[in-house]
Amino acid sequence: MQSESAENGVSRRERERRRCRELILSAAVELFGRRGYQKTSMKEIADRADMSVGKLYSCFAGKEEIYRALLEKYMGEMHRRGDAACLPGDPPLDQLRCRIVAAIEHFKEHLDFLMIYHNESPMLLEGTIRREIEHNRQTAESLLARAMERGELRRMDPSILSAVFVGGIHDLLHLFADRRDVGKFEDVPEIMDRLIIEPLRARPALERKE
Amino acid sequence: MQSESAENGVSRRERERRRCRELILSAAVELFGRRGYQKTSMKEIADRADMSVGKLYSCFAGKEEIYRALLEKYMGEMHRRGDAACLPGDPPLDQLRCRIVAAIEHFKEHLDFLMIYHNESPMLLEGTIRREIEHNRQTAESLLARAMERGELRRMDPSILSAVFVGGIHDLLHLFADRRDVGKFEDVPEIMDRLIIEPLRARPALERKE
Amino acid sequence: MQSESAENGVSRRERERRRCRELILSAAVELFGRRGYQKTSMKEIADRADMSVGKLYSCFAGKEEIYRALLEKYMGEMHRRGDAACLPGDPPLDQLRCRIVAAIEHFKEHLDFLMIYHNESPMLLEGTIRREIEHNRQTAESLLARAMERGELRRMDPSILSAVFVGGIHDLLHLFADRRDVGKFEDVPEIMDRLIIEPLRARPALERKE
Amino acid sequence: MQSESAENGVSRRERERRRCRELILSAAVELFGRRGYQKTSMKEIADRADMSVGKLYSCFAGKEEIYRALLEKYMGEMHRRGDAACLPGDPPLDQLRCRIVAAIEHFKEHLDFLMIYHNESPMLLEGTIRREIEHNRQTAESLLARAMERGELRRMDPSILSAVFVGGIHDLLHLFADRRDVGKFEDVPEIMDRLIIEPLRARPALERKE
DNA sequence: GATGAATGAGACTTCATTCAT
DNA sequence: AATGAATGAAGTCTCATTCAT
Repeated sequence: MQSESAENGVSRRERERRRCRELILSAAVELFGRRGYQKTSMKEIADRADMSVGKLYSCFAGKEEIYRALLEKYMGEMHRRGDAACLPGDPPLDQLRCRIVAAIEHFKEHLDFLMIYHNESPMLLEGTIRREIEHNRQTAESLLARAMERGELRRMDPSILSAVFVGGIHDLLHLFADRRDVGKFEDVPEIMDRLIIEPLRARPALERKE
Repeated sequence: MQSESAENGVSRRERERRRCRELILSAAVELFGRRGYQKTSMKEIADRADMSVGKLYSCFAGKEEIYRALLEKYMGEMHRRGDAACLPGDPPLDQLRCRIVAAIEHFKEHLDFLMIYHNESPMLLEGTIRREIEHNRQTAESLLARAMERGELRRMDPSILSAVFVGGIHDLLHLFADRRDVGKFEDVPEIMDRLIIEPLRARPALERKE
Repeated sequence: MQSESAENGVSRRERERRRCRELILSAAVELFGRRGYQKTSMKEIADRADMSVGKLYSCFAGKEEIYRALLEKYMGEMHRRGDAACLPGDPPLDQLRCRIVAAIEHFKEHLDFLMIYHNESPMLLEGTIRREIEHNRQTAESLLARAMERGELRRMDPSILSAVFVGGIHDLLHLFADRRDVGKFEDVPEIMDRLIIEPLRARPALERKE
Repeated sequence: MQSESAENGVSRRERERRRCRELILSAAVELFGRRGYQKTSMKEIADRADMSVGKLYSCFAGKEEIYRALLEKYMGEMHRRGDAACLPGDPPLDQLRCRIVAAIEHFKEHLDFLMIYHNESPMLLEGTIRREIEHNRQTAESLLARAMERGELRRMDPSILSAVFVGGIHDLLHLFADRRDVGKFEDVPEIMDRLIIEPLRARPALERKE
């Protein structure tokens, strides 16, 4: 019956298992980020997570599964932060900015994940991470498209704009990370705004003139 | 005297060796690009290059050496194309555009290298490719900085501008590559011009008015 | 606390590991002795020791390490036997004889090691075994020198005498080993005594007469 | 017809082939002696002999064949020198001494061969060299046996005496070689005489007295 | 259920031998 | 006949995964 352990319908064993998965993923993100997926061994992950190799396999089907779960966790958290940071009713450009702020905070707290996010081999795991990155770009694309529809941004191919936008952010973060200047991460939304968004804003006053 | 084979002072053996190295690098760029460095075995490279494993080792000291030579070759060619495409006396923004055109042509002809360029693990070979990418960004940075000095571009931190610029290009190329729409590669210089450079151009007349 | 397994402060795991190393060394001494170090593969050692190749590497760092450990073990045991067989206070010639008896018993029990001892390539492992053999000769030399100092042996170059002495023993052992007549090993000390030592004994009484 | 080339029934081609074999064996004895048989590659032998790898195979069936021929050559030469140095009619102990002098001269001129002679793995090539060494011992044995028959030496097992005798010589030579004191090689016959032979000489006068 | 020792497939590399030139 | 580039079998070692304890 596992009586008293049922909290939210989750048994004690299940909670223990989840805690264990978290420990493993924390160890893995650090090692994968710093040394790469291939150069990290299961033994290293187990050591860093302070558990046995066998435990790893009782929590995950294998090394790839850890990688997959790691992406899901960190990407999911980034998305959730983004969702929480903006209201669906807000203007799309505000939403975009809020999402960027949220994503950057996330990267700031998980610098190792930034490395995985940007560098891991594209074909690994059939491109899981590439799909995630593409997903991020599409989120930006749809917000930018809505801004155009609402007349807040000049019209252009939103997929192109989003690619430049997202690519710009990534390389900026890497520039700052390389310089060990994580503090600058917070300037990124402002920079992107001035550099890309502002020049594209439709200006009612000017347009009226025309 | 190595008989009649001396062409450019290169013996037949040497030419054969170079041809062989090219075959290997062509096989390797394809496999490294699609499956990653670590997941590609020497046997696979040998099979793809239609030669024995031993031959690989008579042309290169080992797997890492192949990777290093591959980077040197493709990076070197890209740089050379960029150098050839612009004159030192040209205005910096023209030079920048010419270099981008050259780089994009290069990527268009070597799509597998685009994958290596953007995705290979950062820790591999002590970050050789990372230094190359950084080198490209710095080339852009110095051209942008000179444009600012000459009053052709509004002043801002050139390293930030170059990061956004270069990152934007990369993600655009990836977007088009993902869509199997390599034809669009040629639009990239124009897109970057309109989206980033044009809005930043200093307009003396307008600025005086303000 | 490692529970009840702590015997002599050695955990069960450690004991198991040592047992495993012994198994490997037993397999290795046999194969190295019969087929030589170079012609013996790790797979062969693993098969003979009835374990996997991986196990070999969990007990020893590599093939050379097995060889080194093998020498240490068998040489060490031979030295220990020699030390145990004689008292430092005994006359040097008695000590020498006791040491020879001990060494011969050791070789008799480990015929494969006799082969390694006498034949392995001199350049292997920077001549480890050569130094050991030289060490044995020097032990004999110092005992013979002391016997001379005490007037028990006629004076001559002790290093030359020890070389002939030790070389004679080796080839005798090989002769008997070739003839599959290991029983004769036990005659060796007596033979060496009569053939080399006895004629060299200083006889004060007789010499005075002359 | 290979007309004029027939000298002793040997064609020019055949003479060239022999010259080539000599070059190879000279290179091989040096390399095998210094680095060991296994660690010496065919390429190294070819380079040292200043010829192509293919040539090696046109003169010898393979690496083992070179080793075999090398032993045959150097052992054969040693035997021939020994034969030439003594007359069958001479007293056996004189013959023995002459043979030792000859063998030592041979080793002195071919120090690399001394290494091969003493150290190469016993099981290599099914013990070719071991049989040669055994052959040397047997030559000594038969001479010592004849000396006993002629009453020139006290009776004892001649195989045992020859083993000690030959083993003593070997280790003496190694001692001097290790000390880079090749000049001492010439003392060896005298040393062996005084140390082993002289004490064993039957003394008719003294024996009559008893 | 947890452990971590054991497994063994597979990676990189070497080199004796072959064979096209 | 000579060359030396090419071959590929075989060696050492690693590590993801399994399984007896």
